[in-house]
Amino acid sequence: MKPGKPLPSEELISKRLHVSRMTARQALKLLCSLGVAHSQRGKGTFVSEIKLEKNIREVQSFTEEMEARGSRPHSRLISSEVVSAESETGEALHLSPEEKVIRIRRVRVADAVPMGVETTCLPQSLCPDLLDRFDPRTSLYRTLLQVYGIHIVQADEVVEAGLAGTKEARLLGIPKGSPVFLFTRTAYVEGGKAVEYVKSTFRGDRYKIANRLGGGGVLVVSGGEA
Amino acid sequence: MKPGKPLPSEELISKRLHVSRMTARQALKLLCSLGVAHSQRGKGTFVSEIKLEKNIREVQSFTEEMEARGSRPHSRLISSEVVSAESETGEALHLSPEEKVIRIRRVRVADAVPMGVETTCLPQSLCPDLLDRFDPRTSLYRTLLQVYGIHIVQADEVVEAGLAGTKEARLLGIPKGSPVFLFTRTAYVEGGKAVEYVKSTFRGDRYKIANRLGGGGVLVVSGGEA
DNA sequence: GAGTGGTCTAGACCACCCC
DNA sequence: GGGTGGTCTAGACCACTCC
Repeated sequence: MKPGKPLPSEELISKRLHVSRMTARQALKLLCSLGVAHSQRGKGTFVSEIKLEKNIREVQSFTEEMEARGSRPHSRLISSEVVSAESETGEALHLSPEEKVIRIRRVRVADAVPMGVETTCLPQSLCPDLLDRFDPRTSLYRTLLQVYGIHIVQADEVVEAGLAGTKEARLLGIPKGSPVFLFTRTAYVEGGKAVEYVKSTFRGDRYKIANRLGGGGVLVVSGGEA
Repeated sequence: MKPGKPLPSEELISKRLHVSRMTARQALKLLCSLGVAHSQRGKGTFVSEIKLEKNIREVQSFTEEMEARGSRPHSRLISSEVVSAESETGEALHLSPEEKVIRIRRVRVADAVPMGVETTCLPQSLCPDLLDRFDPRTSLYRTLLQVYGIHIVQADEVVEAGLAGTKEARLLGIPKGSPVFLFTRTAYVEGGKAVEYVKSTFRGDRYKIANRLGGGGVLVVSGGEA
């Protein structure tokens, strides 16, 4: 099937495969959602010229992201502790003033190259014994899922451009004043409860952001998470 | 309707509103796709705690983006000309070597503050008389749509962190060596044909990127673009 | 077992595109 | 007018959750 060529019509698929038209239709819409086809009312459904290698818009942990890029991720622990939430963190996670958070600072490494410095905060009430059960060199998101059943499905992220300070420069092995990305991320579970607040600094010389905007069927309706 | 509360079931909606269950279902899925609700098999559909103010993942022109943020955008023309495509541009737009491109360089301004420098390239064959019909102080995307019927629905974007060079610093009124974002964007029409290749430099001190990752119903099926 | 969402059926009418 | 996708109907069975 070549780009630009029409796919079989909904009518034809339903006859040929002995399924109802709604079912054939759903299959075609799935293709549209994956970005490999697009529909035009009154004309047909056609193979698109570009395709998604990967849904870049999914929430990914550093570990998943690096594995997807073909790198071997790991982390070096700087510190892990239970502390009172700073106001910024408490606000992001909707905590009352007396609630504690687990704070983990790590250097994120891909293929033995330090890529960024990251500070993660989670409400202690959510995962009280996390520090005993989590190997900070591995994936936090995997541990949250496997040990606590916490499934992060959404995140809001703000990215700023900045310069490496003395401390970051030393940890990352780059000159002070090098360009860096500053990330601030709040992550949510299904239903919208905020469970993680992260601030991180990533090297501008070894790290890029790839975004796909629009495309596919943008508005949704089926096949989503339960 | 408060966050966490269940919405009426598909069954109930279909009875109460005298519509079929498929229709009620579609309405609920639309809410899920907008991020204001989420469904759980066997349990129900619930109001989510966070909502999308705006679908950040849509393709937006600078003009649309700034208007969405409540700023007044405009642009100052640096140059506009028809030139042979450089190899990088030709590759991104899939042009044969002899094809020409229209190249427009502009300073992008929001509320009288220069925000970035942008170089846009489009195939001349697509919009031959663009330079006569386009006021470079206004929105290029709007002109493409209104004059040529070109509707940009998707874009791939790579973001890097860098430092302002001498030329950018002067145009943007910032010190040389200030942190900046470097954007490289390829934009597509429905069906995947590349129609625009843009490189731009935006101020790190006045510009931030906001991303929403995951969320809503991620996989699609209805309500998409025709 | 009762209630929920996920999927499917076999029809129907409409709006749109192209001839 | 004939073909296409967009929407809708009035049922059905299944998988899952909760009691």
